[in-house]
Amino acid sequence: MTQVRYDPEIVEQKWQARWQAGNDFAVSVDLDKKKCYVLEMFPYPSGNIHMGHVRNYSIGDVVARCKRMQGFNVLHPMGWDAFGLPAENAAIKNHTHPVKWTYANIDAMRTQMQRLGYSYDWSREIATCRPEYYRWEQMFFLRLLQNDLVYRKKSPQNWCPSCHTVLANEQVIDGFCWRCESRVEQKDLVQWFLKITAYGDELLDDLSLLENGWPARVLAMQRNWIGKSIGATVMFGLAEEHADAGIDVFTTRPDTLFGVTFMTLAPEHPLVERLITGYEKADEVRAFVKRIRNMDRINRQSDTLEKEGIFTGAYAVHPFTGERVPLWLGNFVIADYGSGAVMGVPAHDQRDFDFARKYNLPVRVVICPEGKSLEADGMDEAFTGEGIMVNSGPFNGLRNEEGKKAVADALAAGGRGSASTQFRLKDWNISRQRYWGAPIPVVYCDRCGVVPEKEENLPVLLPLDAKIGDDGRSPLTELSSFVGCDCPRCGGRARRETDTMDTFVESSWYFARYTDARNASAPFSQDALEYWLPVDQYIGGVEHAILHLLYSRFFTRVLRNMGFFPKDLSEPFTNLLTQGMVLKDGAKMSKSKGNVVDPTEMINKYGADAVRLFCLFAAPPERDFDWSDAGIEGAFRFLGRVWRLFVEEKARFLPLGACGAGDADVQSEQAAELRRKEHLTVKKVSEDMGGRFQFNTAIAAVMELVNAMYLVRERLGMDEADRRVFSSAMATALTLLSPIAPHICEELWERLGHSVPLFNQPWPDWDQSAAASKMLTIALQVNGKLRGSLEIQAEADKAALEQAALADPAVKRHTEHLTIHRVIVVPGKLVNIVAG
RNA sequence: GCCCGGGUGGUGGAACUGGUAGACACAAGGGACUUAAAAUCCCUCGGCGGAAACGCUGUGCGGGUUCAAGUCCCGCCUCGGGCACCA
Repeated sequence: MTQVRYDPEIVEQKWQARWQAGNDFAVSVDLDKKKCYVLEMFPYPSGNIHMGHVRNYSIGDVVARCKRMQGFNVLHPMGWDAFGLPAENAAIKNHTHPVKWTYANIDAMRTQMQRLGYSYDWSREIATCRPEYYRWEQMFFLRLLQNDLVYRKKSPQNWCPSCHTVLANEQVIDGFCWRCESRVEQKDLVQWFLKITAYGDELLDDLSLLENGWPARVLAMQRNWIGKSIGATVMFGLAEEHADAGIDVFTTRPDTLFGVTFMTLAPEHPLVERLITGYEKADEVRAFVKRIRNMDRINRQSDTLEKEGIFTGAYAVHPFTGERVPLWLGNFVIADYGSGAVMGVPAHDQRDFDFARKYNLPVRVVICPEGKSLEADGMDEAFTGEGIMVNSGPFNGLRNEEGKKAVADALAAGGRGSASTQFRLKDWNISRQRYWGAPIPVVYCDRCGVVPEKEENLPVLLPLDAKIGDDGRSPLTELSSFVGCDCPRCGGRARRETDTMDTFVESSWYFARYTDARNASAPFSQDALEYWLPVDQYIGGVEHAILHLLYSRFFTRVLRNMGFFPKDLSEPFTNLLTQGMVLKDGAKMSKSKGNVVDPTEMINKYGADAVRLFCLFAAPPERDFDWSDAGIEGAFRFLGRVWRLFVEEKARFLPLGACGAGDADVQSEQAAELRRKEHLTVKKVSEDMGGRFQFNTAIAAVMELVNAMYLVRERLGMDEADRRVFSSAMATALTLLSPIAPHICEELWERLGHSVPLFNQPWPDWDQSAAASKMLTIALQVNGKLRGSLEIQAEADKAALEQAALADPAVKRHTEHLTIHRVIVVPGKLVNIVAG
């Protein structure tokens, strides 16, 4: 205990051991206390924490510690998103088993995390690869099936040839796999889908509930991704020999329906073969279809791709005019958006205009700008603005915006369509052709077909005796002890589904499991959910802005509607903070670039407190920041400064010294100034940490307080009143800094004679009058330019300020030859003299 | 093309609802202590001019509103991110 120099290793080990032994951050439901659920996105157990983790969890820990001191019952858990591909890849590479690799990594990472002193309730730790966890997920799957929210469908899917599995749309980035960056191919497969589109409207509309709690850009990204378009579906009949069939078309411009001069179908459209049968150029059309279908997604969707089309020889019938409309195929029409067919209105859509010019199709104007006429022949681009409807039969003369509704209504009345909405969002493919995941609990029976497993038979265990081959293919398909099973319906022999679930299913509900993590008879108890949910503050990287956050919002609604979640719960995460990346030399840290900064190395050198401090001080949390070795040195130096001040000034400290204990009537000006600084600092840090999450400025404020203490300590007396002020400032500095650098603060707190730990101390209050200064510095301006300043009593009124300002020599000098027109006095701030 | 963010010293970044631009740090330079180094402490630090007092100028660019603009309005430039032949 006579340690004089600041040695973080000794201090940090001591306090970490105490927190662990005392289980100090374990919480339980306490209806008398207000709760606060602080959550950081759980990590994939790769085996090593990186600076991004450190930043993420340090932010969360400051919030959790702060809320705890503010009297909240704080749930702050940690766990492992433990299923997924890297475990399989590592297993292949190192000739081990994913289960061994994963659990070893979890142990290693937990140890690393504990060295950072995070205040987690480790008794709630979860790992999604444990049967105790995924059995509930399998149960949810069965319930979703009962509720018609899961279905099986064969369709072209995104296939990653290197991961040997399909990917959800959200996992394809610019045509490449989100994990391994291989080029994604299309492959026809039968897969399981969750009907997220059934919640499209709700997921979109409820974003308004998050407007105050989520970053605008995340909301915008979700809005974009859901991609709602409002318009109408028009049912076109077909002409002549195809009259028994019809083609639906979605359009956002029903007001231009009379301007349709052709129609374009996707080459994949199911009617194509029927339409061209008997057409003399059918073979040319088939060749076109084949050529387009063979193009990969990237070329097909590139914006430089030339628009191409071919006539099918068939015609549709216009629902109002009865005119024949030629049916074309187009390489730009997307098969799985809308109905895979587009009506061509060249006069009012630029792409259709280009297409019509290229293939010599007629252009018909049906909207005119108000007060003008428009001739198809003279146009060199489409007119897409607002105007008055013409050449549109009964709708002539309507404003086109009114026409949208009028046409949709008329379509509906005639049974030829209706107003409708389209989403860009597609249903979520959750099947993965991989081993290391939660088995999908269904079986295939020759007699009964697709049969869900019985709930009492859950979990369907992922067999741990599977041998992982070198080719990366799932060993489950070859494992007869897994595949072979009894049909839950007829009892006969059946085959088990060998696909596993997308790991994003696990992370869609993990936040709820933490509320009751050891429950063996249910996924969670209602009491725990009612008390803890929703998550009050969620913190994680912006890379999950769409994937994980959208899926979790979807799951929350589904689980609520199925009766698992509280009835009034819609949004799982009330507030979201998306932290920026930690860069090195301006680039993302990566092994291949060799610019990785290892947190463990930094902790060894400077201690966890300095690492945490620097991560929070370097930039506001949502911004990217560049790791700087000089910066961490600076953080470490500051902690050393704090240490020295407290060790050296211990004698000045009064045993009863507490935050805000300084007397209001202290005699010395230095003491009064320090007391003011103390209260101002509490105000600033409380606002910055509690509301705005500007930890960088909160830290700056504490630094200022510490600097002020260094400045006055020589000049301060040892009389009781002065000592009380200094003691109070010491207590306040430690308290305010403790969420950020908890170890050193606890240690100094104890050395000052406290027996109660600091982490449970109440957050200090500030006193408005104590923070106020007796003298103020008032800026003096002439015509808005700063010309001097004025020291004056705080209570001086406007007249006094004006008088003092006009008497100021600098002001006099600048107004010498001018006439004073006006004097603007902003009490407490400035006086501006308008002269000319 | 549409939708979100940004642009402030050598660097990271401050500046709450318009009110003294550059807090707090880092780096740099100078000094003190030391046999020396480390550590620590003190001073300087947007640009131009000046010995100084002080003056001019300055928050991507151009306008505007205002007594007063980094902050508000209009028009641009530029960087980052999301969506995109979406019908």
